[in-house]
Amino acid sequence: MSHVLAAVAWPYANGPRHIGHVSGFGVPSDVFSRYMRMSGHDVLMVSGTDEHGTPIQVQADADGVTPRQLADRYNRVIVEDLHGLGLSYDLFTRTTTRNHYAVVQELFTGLHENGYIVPRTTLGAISPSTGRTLPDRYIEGTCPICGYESARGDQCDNCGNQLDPEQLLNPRSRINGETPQFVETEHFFLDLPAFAQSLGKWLDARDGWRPNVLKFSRNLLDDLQPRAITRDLEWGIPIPLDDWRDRGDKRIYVWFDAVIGYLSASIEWARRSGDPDAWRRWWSADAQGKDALGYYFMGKDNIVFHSVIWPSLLLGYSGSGDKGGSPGSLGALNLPTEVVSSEYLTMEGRKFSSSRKVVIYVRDFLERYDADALRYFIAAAGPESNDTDFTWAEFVRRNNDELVAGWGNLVNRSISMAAKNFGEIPPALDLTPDDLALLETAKAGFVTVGELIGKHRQKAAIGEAMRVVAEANKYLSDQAPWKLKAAEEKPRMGTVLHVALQVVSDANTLLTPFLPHSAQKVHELLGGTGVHAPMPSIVEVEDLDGGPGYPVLTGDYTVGARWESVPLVAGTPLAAPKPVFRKLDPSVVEEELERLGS
RNA sequence: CGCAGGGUGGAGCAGUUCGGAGUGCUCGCAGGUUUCAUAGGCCUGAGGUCGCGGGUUCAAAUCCCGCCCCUGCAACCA
Repeated sequence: MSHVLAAVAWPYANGPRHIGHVSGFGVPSDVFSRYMRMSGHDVLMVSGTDEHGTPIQVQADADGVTPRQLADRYNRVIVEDLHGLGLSYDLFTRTTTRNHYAVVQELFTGLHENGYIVPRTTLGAISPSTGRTLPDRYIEGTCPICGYESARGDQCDNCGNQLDPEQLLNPRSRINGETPQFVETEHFFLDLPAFAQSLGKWLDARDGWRPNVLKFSRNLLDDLQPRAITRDLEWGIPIPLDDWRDRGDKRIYVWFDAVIGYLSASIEWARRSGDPDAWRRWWSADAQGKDALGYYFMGKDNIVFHSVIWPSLLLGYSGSGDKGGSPGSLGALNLPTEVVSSEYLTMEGRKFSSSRKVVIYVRDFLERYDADALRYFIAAAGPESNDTDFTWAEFVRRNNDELVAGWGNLVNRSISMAAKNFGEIPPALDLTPDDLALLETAKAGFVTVGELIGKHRQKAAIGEAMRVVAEANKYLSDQAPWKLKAAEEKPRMGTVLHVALQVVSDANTLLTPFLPHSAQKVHELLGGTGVHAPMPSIVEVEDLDGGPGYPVLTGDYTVGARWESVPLVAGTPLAAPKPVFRKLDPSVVEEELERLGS
C-alpha cells in the first residue's frame, strides 16, 4: 500500500466549465483515484477553484461585482458540476481560503529566505486608470509587420508573428480602450536558472511518463529565465515581506498561488480530518512520507507549471535547489512522481469557445444526459495522447452502440433471464471448460485493466474491460441458456446464468472507476446492498481561520468495492431489471448542433 | 524562425521504442443466424498505395533526409 496524492488541476473560476475542461483533468483523475483506492492504496485527491488573477478582476468589473463575489458564484457552479460528474475529491476547496493564503505566504517566505526569490525592476504595461498590470493578452493594436489592426499584445493573429506589446502601433487596452502605459515597476522574480541542475536531475530520474510530456519538460530546461511572480493588482494574495505586506497594489501572481493549492488543500483536508499533520504522509520528503506518490492531472497547456514551476517551488522551499538552503517550517517536500497531461478536446472540429457558443457546459450536459455516458465517452475516446474531437454524432454512437448495446444489454439480458426463470441467483453446478474459460477471462481482467489504469492508459483499460463484456455476450450466444428449459436441463441453465451473472459482477467492478453511478445500480440489480461506488457530497463549511464559509466537495471513500472478484451467493433474490443505461434518440444530434453557434 | 505532438480501411484508435507479409481494437456497412435482452446478441464478409516524395535494407507504418497539413507551446495568458 502506498500513499497516493491525486493532484488535480484547479479550474479557473471565471465561468462555468465545459466538457473539454473536465475531459483533461476531471475524469482521468477520478478514474485513477477510484482504481487506486479499490486496490487498497491510501489516496488523497485534492483540488479547488483558482480564483485570483486579472481575468477574474476584469470580469468582476464588467459585471459590476467584486472579484470575491464573482469567484463565489463560479466556485459554487463548478463544485456542482464536479459533484454531478461524481468526481471523488477528498477535498475540493478554493484559493480564497485563509488557510491557502497562509500556506502560499509560507512558501513565498521560505523561498525568499533561501534566496530563490529576488526583486527586479522591469518595464511593464499598466492600465493608467487603475494602475494594474495589463497582461499582453489584454493589449491590442496595429501590427507593425503586416498592418493588421487587431493584433494582440503577444502575437498577431493575422500574420502569426510574435510581438511585444511595446511594438504595437496605437496600442490600446481591450478592457476599456485606453492607451497602456509602459512603466518601470518593481516585482519579485523566481530565480528559475537556480534550479536548472536540480530540476534536470529530477527529470532524468522520471520514467513511465507520457513521452511527449517528458520531452517537452526537458526542453523547457534549456532556456530557464527568472520569472515574475508578483503583479500590480489588488486582487490576490499579499506579499509577505516587510514594506510589501500592506501595499494594496502588489499581489502574488495567480499561478504562483494556484499550484501551491495542492499543498494547502492537503493541509486543509488534514486539519478538517482531526489530524492536522496527516498531510505529511503524502508530502514529507522524510520518513513520514516514504511511500508517498504524487500524480498531477491537467491539460497540456499546464505542463510548464507542473514540470518546472511547481517542482522549483518545492525544491527551493525544501532547500534543495542549486543554491541550497534549508527547509521551511513545513519541512522538505516531495516532488511530483508523474505529471499526467492530457491533450485537448475540440468541439465539432473547432476549439471550444464560450463567446462563439461552440461549447457545451457540464451543467447543461448533465441536465440532458447521464454523467456516466459522458464519463464513458471521455474514457473511451478522450484526448489521452492526441487531440480529440467531440462530436454529438460520435457521442450518441458510443452511447448507443457500445455502452447500451454492449454492456447495458448484457446486464439486462442476463439478470432478466435469471429473474424470470429462477427469481434468484441460481447455483453453479458442474462447470464446463467453457464456463471456466469465461470466469478466467474476467479474473484476468483485474490484472490487465488495473495495470493499464496505473499506467494512465485509460482508453486501453476501458477497452479491455469492454472486451470481457463482449466475451460474456458471446458466451451467452454459445450456451443459449434460453433453450435449456426442459426440466432435466434446468440445472445447466442455472449454471450458465450463474456464470454469466458472476462475470457481469466482475465486469461491473472493472468498470466501476469509469462508470461509478451505473456500477452502483448494477450492484443493486445483482442483489447487492450497501455502497459499491462511493460518491462525493457538497458540504457547506466554515473557513478554518475565520474567513467566510464556502461549499466543498468531499466524501468517505473508505467504503465501496475492492478491486477483486466477489463470488455471488446462490439464492440471492433477483427482480426483473430496469435498464441502467438510456439509449439516445439520433435526433439529439441535430438538436445539439442547432444549439451551437455557427 | 524555434520546440513538442499528430496525420493508419467510411468514423475513432492501437501498432512505430528495438524493421519481419497491413496486423489489431471499438464502431459503421453488406450478408447470414438467433431471440433471453433496451432489435439486441452471435457468425461471416467487403473495404486501406499506413500524409507526400526520396533514401537505407533481402524486408519500412516502423530507421534516415526533405516537404505538406492539423494542434499545442514559445514563459509577466490562465
